[in-house]
Amino acid sequence: MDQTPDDAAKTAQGSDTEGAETPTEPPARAPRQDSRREAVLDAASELFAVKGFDGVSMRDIARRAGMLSGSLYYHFPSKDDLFAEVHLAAVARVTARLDAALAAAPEEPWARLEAALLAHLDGLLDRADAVAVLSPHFPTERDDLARRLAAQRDAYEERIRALLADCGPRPDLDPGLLRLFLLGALNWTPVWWRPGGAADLAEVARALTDLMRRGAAPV
Amino acid sequence: MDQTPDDAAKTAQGSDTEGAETPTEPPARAPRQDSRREAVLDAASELFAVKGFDGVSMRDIARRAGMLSGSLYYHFPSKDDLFAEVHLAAVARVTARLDAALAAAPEEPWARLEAALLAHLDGLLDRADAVAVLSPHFPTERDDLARRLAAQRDAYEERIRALLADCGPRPDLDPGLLRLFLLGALNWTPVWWRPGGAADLAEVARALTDLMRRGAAPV
DNA sequence: GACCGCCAAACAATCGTTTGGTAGACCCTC
DNA sequence: GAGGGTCTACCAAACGATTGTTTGGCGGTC
Repeated sequence: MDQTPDDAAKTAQGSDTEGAETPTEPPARAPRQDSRREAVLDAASELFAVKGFDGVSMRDIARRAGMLSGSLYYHFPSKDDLFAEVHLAAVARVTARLDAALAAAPEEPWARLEAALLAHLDGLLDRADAVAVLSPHFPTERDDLARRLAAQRDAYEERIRALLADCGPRPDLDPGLLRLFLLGALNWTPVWWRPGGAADLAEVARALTDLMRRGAAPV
Repeated sequence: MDQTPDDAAKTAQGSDTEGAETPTEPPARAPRQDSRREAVLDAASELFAVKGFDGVSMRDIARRAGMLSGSLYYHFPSKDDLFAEVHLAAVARVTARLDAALAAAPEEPWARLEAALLAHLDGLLDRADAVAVLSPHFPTERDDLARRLAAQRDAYEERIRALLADCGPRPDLDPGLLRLFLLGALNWTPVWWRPGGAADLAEVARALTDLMRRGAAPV
């Protein structure tokens, strides 16, 4: 599982001048839909989530979507724009999950917070939607793109802030710091959490809510 | 301080075939010391911390250190190795700060934890040593390098775990999760904290310790 | 015939890295 | 103290691969 079989194929074929790109599937000439565009978005989403922005080339995405790199520019004006759209879709997906979770949650504010955290973790780790969180770790200097992505996340983080405020935290704790600590603990999970590991997501959400609520010191 | 005058020089000169690299300083032929090697490490550290691994080229580092890209390979066998050494130095620096802080700290375990967190934040945000924390956000698939860096951080994270255990947390809270939440909140700070912002580091350390100890719910 | 969606091929730039050479500091010998 | 030799630390220049992107054309559907 550790070796990447792509490397063998990568060096094994190209003998001519340039790329001689060949998409994995010559996908039977789809009729007249824009379904191919979404296929590109899906491919890009999975790749970006795993290997990061710089770790994925336009050719990687194209191959996964069954086309050539140049063809991507029919659908998206640049790699930055493609990433931004992938990111936006991921944020939307997590937001939708949050809405659904809150609709089914009880009224007690801490229980609502726990439900929200679980939805967040689900959307973050269940699929490969980690794009939503990998992005803030962009090079600090890549201001243009980074700012667009931050704007996309603003509304979502505001939701989290409101849920926290509903819990009525102690007035001597800065609510801004509170939210940042929570988001930090939350967004750090992709670094260590693995499916099938020691703790499942519900347990993580429960423990984090409990910590936020009562702290770790014994009563 | 925000604009990079390098960019102007970068595009303004190169007209010939390849690089035509010119280091910013022709640093007067240092006598017979290995001081240049540390200059490379310093340059690399500052650049990596700000722009990330993929955002920095060997030519960038070389220019900052006053030499040409090929010369770096006299000191370091590869870019990966250079980064690993920068990372190791950053971890060592933060560890040293932690030792100093603990030596001057009182005996009460929560106070010790707070001192440790402050030292961590200091080492993380004060200088450009964020390499220590930016690194885990490497592409998940870059196994080789990522594993080396994780090993470098292991001893440090064990220290944090021990400090937390000394606080005698409630037995119904998984101490592993506790540590991960704490590290998450801590390591997320480079994303939002800015010098001169709303909260200074001591305040952040105090608030985080207080949250970990007593939680956010009112008594 | 028009337009959509894609291919094929190239473009210029940049990347990490290698190779061969060389100026100067050092050491040894005469 | 002059001369030779060696080693250190670097320069200069390239190599091959890969990058994001552009351009022109073409088969198929309407």
